[in-house]
Amino acid sequence: MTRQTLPLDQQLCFALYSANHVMGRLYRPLLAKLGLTYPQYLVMLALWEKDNQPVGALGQALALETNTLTPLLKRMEGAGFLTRTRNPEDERSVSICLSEKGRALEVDAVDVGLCVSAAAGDDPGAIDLLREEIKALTERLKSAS
Amino acid sequence: MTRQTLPLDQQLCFALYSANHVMGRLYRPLLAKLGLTYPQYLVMLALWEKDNQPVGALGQALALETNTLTPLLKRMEGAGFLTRTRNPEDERSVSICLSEKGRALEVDAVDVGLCVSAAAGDDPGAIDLLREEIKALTERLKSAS
DNA sequence: TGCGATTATATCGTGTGCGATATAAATATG
DNA sequence: CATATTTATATCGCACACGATATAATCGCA
Repeated sequence: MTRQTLPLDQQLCFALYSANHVMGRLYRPLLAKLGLTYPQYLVMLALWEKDNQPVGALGQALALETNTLTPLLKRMEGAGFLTRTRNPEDERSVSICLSEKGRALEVDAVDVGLCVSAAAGDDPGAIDLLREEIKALTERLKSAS
Repeated sequence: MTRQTLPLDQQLCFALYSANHVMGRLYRPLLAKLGLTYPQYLVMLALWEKDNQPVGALGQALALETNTLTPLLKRMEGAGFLTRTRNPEDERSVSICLSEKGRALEVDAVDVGLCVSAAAGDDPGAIDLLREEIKALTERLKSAS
């Protein structure tokens, strides 16, 4: 019987934790030039992919609760990247739409993506494969919790 | 020229972000029984691996700054898991040592690790491989930033 | 020896994240 | 058609995480 925990460098959870941190640190200075934080950038990616989504749909796409999204979206509205408007057909729902400034930002964001891809590795096929393996892991973990 | 960003499901950064989130959600209820948060659990793993480390060494092991660690360690000291003592030979340095309660907790933490391993997949070899690929990615990202 | 530079931690302000709870609008049900 | 339930957001409190700055101890060098 092992009654000892594994060291950090053998922990899958710590590998993910560290990778996510380093990714954040790589993105931070690049996104700062655009006036975005990393979670805000994820929101923008979701909106560039599909504009005009209610808060709940964004939360589903990003796996975030409204208690995180509401203040985040308010800050982004304040910065002029998007608008928050009550849906006239259902006053409970708030529609999130890109502003002109928010739409225009996508051009600059492409360069950020390229920069990170270059840092991730010189073999795009390997990166694609790794990403899909990580997504498969995520699904296994999700179904277990 | 593509002047469009990739959708979320093709973003490596979002795959890591999501995997890390789901991992955190899987750990949360398990660690709550031990009275630990996820970052606190990482500190405990580091201390079970090597007790009596200065704050800076823990920060290096976990890739965290003192501005994160100091309050976190104070909370853990308050909860009785560890002690913070100034090093008599260098009064600038604070030594972090496991308490008896902290040391004893490792036995219970083993079960948490087993539970998460089971959720991650039924092929330990594949998980080991994935972990090493993620660590290699982390190194590439780190050297780029 | 004295004092500027370096080192180890701590503090402050802002921005996520999340559990718990609140609020208001829409829907279901008797 | 009135009210209980459900649904969509919002608010609150606490715990990370980090950039910037502060503080105190130690070191280095004239």
